Amino acid sequence: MKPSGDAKSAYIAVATRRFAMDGFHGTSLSHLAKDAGVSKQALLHFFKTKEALYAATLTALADRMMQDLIACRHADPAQWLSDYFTSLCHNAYADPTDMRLVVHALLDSDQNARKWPLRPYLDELIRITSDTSGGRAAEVSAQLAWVSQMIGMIQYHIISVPTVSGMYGADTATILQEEM
Amino acid sequence: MKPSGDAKSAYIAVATRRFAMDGFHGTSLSHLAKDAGVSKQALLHFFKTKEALYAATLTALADRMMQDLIACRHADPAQWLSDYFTSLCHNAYADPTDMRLVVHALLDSDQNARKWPLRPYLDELIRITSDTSGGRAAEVSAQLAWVSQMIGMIQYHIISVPTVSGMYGADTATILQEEM
DNA sequence: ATGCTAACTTACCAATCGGTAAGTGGTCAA
DNA sequence: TTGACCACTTACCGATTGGTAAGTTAGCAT
Repeated sequence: MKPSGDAKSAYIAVATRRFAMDGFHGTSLSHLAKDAGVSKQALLHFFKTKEALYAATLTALADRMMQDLIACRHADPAQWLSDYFTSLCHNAYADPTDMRLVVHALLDSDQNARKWPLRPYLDELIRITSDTSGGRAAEVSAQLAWVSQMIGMIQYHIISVPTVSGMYGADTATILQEEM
Repeated sequence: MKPSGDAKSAYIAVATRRFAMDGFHGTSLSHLAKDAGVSKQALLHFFKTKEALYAATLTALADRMMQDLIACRHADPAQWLSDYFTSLCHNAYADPTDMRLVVHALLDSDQNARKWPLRPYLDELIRITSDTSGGRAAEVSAQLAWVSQMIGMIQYHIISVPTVSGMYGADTATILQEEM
């Protein structure tokens, strides 16, 4: 039997890149199929609808981010956070795909019932953050605010790099990077 | 003669809302026409293509933001900036349309030649910022970085409100607002 | 050999896409 | 009155959309 999981995750990888670039509505099954070098029905064989493929893409993204987070595990929670955000910045600059995908997903999250797959990742980040504040029982919302702003800073910066580079020159954009 | 400018700007207003909600690819001329209560060819009469309508929408957005900025004019540049960002936050919460439109536009800005209409607005913000640093000749890129992060913080926060509300409850989201 | 299943393919579908062509009705200057 | 012009409509177009139906091909257990 052919290794089914391989093909499936290969399709998800292709979809991740496309969805991150063009968003859900800007991506068609035909394009995805062409990117993957198969017919679009090959995709529909594994994912019943385009929405399902998109959902799988977001789930894979969430897994990836959670893995990166626990890969930076450190006894000192403050160090853990510091290491993680440093690594996140670095990765985001090397490949903005995931950050773009998150922002696209945020914008697409209309009132629909699609649950947010990054919830566990966010929860874990909040838990670590709350550990840094020692014994103080700070409110969860304050930590959520902090975490959300850190991630937001990075993600917003990444998605604005092409525009800013086009306006002020590529060198300016790289300077923005250092200030992180 | 019927007031042509009125209809045109009414169409832009409709398009602004739709493009902000669903993005360029997620919005169709038919939907826009239905929202405006006319046939889609009424739109194509004023804007030759969907792209042109989108461009007009972004131009109108840029004008609006520039107007809001100069409306907060103050002798003290620091106070000016403070007033403006406070007002921007307030407006963004009352109506997230414009902030969503900006983020969508950022994501859509693939390598294409569509010039970024918010450039004068950004330049003006940078100019004011540089005035706050007294005689010091800080580099433009440093001010760009600061300005871009302030705007980014607000915009990212706005677009994540629906998701965060859905996850942690609407009350948590409003708490995030106060920390601004 | 046979049958089953997984991983595809070609062929096709109605619906919708952005956009063109050719009017229609009203307002205006002459 | 006429005729030009403007805002807008109906009718239509080929291309593409997401998705269905019906095979086809390969590997594997029996």
